[in-house]
Amino acid sequence: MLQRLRVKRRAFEGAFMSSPFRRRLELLKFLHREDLIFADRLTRQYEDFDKGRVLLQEGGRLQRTSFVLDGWAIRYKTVRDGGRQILNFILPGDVFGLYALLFDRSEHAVEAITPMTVGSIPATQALDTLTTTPRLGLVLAWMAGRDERILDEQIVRVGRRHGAVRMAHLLVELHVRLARAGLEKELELPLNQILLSDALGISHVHAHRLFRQLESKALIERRGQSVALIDLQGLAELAGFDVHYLTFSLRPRASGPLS
Amino acid sequence: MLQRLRVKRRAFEGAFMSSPFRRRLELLKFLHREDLIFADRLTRQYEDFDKGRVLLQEGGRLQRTSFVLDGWAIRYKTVRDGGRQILNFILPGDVFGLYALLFDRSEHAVEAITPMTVGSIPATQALDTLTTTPRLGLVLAWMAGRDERILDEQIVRVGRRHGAVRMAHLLVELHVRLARAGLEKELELPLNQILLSDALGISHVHAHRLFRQLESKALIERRGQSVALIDLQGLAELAGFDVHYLTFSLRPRASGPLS
DNA sequence: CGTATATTTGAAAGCTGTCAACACTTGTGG
DNA sequence: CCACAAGTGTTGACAGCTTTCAAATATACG
Repeated sequence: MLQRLRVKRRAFEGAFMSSPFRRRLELLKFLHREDLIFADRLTRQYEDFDKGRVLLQEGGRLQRTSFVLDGWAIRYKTVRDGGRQILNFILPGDVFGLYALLFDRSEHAVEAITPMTVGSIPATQALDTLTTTPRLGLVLAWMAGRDERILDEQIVRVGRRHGAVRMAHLLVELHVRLARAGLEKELELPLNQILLSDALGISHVHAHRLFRQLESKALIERRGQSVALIDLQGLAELAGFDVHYLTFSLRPRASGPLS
Repeated sequence: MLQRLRVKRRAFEGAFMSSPFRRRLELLKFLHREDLIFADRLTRQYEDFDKGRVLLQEGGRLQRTSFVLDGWAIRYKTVRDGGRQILNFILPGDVFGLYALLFDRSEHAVEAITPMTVGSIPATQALDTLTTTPRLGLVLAWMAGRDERILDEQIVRVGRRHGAVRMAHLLVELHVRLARAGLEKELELPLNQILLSDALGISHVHAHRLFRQLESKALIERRGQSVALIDLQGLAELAGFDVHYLTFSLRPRASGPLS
């Protein structure tokens, strides 16, 4: 799998315009040409990270805002007894460290769970960006709002959904988010059972049992260290998935005063 | 209790300067005099709501940004089988509907759980506010970031904390948040067992049992439809509460470019 | 004062966690 | 290329936390 990611990465270098981040920006439509050029400049200088690399530590200084060009990361907090709770997954096209603008230190950690390519800018420069290219600032704000909706749904998932439904719901969400970044063909998610258990708030033994349930219904399949989504429709039905919270819904008038 | 709230409310009218919202703003320190005057103007026109009133419906139009002068509300989502998951509590001094600037519709509902007094402005006007009084805009962004941290902690609470610890952790958080709004003397929280169960992702029967556990350790006490915090220190220890995620930590340099 | 809502209890069922041991895979170094 | 170590996956048994069900009591609200 590592090899496959490398190939993808090279593709971006050749045709940068189609990176997941750029793709996400374009989907929002109301950005002007100069905004996109500016955004490209921000992400032109990127850095590679190995799988397992901790990009940000709990309590660590928060100095940069980052844009994921390729690869997955997790945002998590650890608890007293040693376990950890994954708060959210960071996917290609996502931004993290947005609040570096405002907060001095991070309350959560970020760790790469695949090889990653990420671009970043210093927090101070990000602040300038917001004032000089307000449309782009609006996009960042939109992404922050979207993140909050995803967190809301994670609370519902962990608080009110049980068993296989809880797992299925997460898998569908991740697929929809990938699709939004132009990766709709990506049906193999780099998730092992430990990651799933940390994200769903269950033990790894139980994660294995739920995993088996979905597998026995021919909804998913295990492939090495990742999960293949076999029957998306079936997963979505089982999970009672309502895509609405992930749907593009930028307020029509919002672009008015700024464009 | 309703009566007590009425009295408090009158006090605000007489000495508006000390409303929880104003208090919160002052704590952030770097606002200038004109910012505070502007903020007061925003909240000068307020509206009262009865307990149980739904201020915002799931899927409803999102048109205003609101400032809570007094009273409590819950932000929640309902799930297929009829239950609901409380995502967060909205306390005196809090803002909600911030993303009305960006999103057309709400994915969550907001309901008053005590009589409330809230001021609000149209989303379009809020956008103007951000551009004309950038320091105030920064404060709103800071509040959004703080909300996200609270959501993160709610995920950890529901996902990785169990039994009485889970309940104690929420109670301590709410008290700390009230204290930040200048209500440190408020040791009686308007929470019944159903609200607690909806917030903690457990059944109301089990909420009752946990409740009893805390009560038997002389940590809390039941008073009518509310919970009295008897031993804050004990609750915090039991919960392993780390106040850090709620602590004021505005980046020192952030005010630079804008002041 | 009567109805609706909330609290309280006990019992039974079931989901989920823990423990412990073993198999398998992956990564590392010789 | 092999050997070893570390991490991950797999299983079964068992305990225990939580839910569900049902019914009685208490409290709140109009």
